[in-house]
Amino acid sequence: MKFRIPRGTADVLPKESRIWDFIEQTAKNVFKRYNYKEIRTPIFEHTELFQRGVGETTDIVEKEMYTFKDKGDRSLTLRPEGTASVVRSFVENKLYADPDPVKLYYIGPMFRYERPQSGRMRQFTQIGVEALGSNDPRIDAEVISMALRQFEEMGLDNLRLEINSVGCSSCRPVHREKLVTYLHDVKEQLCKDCQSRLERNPLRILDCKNETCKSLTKEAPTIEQHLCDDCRTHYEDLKGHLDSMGISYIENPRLVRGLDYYTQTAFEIMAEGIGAIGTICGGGRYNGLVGEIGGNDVPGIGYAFSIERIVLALKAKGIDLGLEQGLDVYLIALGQEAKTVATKILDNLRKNKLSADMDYLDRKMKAQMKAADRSDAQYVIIIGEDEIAKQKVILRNMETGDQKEVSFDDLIETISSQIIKR
RNA sequence: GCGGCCAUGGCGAAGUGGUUAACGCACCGGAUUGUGGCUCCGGCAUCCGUGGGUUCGAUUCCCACUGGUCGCCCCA
Repeated sequence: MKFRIPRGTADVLPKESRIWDFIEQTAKNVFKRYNYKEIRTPIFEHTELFQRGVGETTDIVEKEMYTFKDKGDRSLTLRPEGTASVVRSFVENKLYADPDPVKLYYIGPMFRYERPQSGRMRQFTQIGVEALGSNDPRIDAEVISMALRQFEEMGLDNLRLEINSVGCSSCRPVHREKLVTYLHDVKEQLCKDCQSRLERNPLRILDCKNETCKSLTKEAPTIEQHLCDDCRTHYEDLKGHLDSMGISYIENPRLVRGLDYYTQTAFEIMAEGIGAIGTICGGGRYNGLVGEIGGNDVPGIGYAFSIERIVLALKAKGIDLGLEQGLDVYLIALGQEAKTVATKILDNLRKNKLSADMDYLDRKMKAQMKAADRSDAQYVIIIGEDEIAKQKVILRNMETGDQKEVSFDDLIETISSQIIKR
């Protein structure tokens, strides 16, 4: 055993890939109903895109990016998230010329250099959406409801939706400054992490789990108190739309998203079974990002969830996707001549839309029967010397054990009419 | 970047400072000639993550490294 998988990555083996496919298909099905279209962007981008888009002071940019130089001395980075790339593409391809809003989704791997743990990998797969061009709170509500609908249809319940408004470029700085001033006096009592947060991302201090920090921030200025009229109205409208759709949510005034580009609406969806993490989906509005990346002042909102975490949540629920679908036919050939004939028959079965396989290991009949049984085939076709002489095969129903002779010419029609499609 | 726990065959899992490292599952072969699922029999780790050290002797003791896992930070 010489080679091992790199740290923080995982192979999705056939058994598991069924669940992945189920998740992807379910998500795509919902996207279609909501009129979101797929976009595929490169897995790497110019490093500067993420520095600008995600934010210089975020953990992602400061210490988690897979950055490398190519042979042309360009600094490139494996994408750590999807939004910056989509916005880049939106601007570069002038998608703003399309009727607003532009509604996009993507599915693909993301990369962050972190210590792996349950629900956190260095390469992980995100399914995400971006709706660009509208600042209407109704689209915030649409996006949130779409996420919940996807998880519901995947079989997840007991989900917890938390929402908040983090303000905009006019009201957030005011709050931020008051908060920093307030906390500066008690800086020495804050935990080590929060002391550094005070400089980098003071809003996060409000979300600290440390008991001392919690009590110190109890009376601290909240974002909610400082929202400007626009942001307040936007937030109230969003809640109204969620209410009218019957979506229950928890207002969490301390909910802060880690990436710099978020404005106004922020939300998270939590589920059981994701280790210590809990969050399966995070999202929010980013009205300044398109401008930051070189486009016009286009508002946007989006979210992303990771397939890995959905798989964990599904497993925690004991989701059963049912048995793997078995083969229609397994072919057993005995002897050289029969094998040649069987190869042709096998091809013909497949050509006629039947799933079929045969032995390639020169195994004896008993072993081939065993293989047929394991493949959960509905029928077995047996061809040996006798059958070739008669230009017939034996067709055996594996469920009942009944078997009969069928001529080569009638084989496809006979099987096709008897197969139970499943 | 920091901390806890762990590291035996394809998988799960016993075990001991000293000749042949349990067992279960899976897999392969057999139980008379070309027929599965049950049963029975047989096979399947010259080796116990890697490298050092202690020792007459280590898979069992110590150290380092690597990896896994869980948690912190942060996040999907």
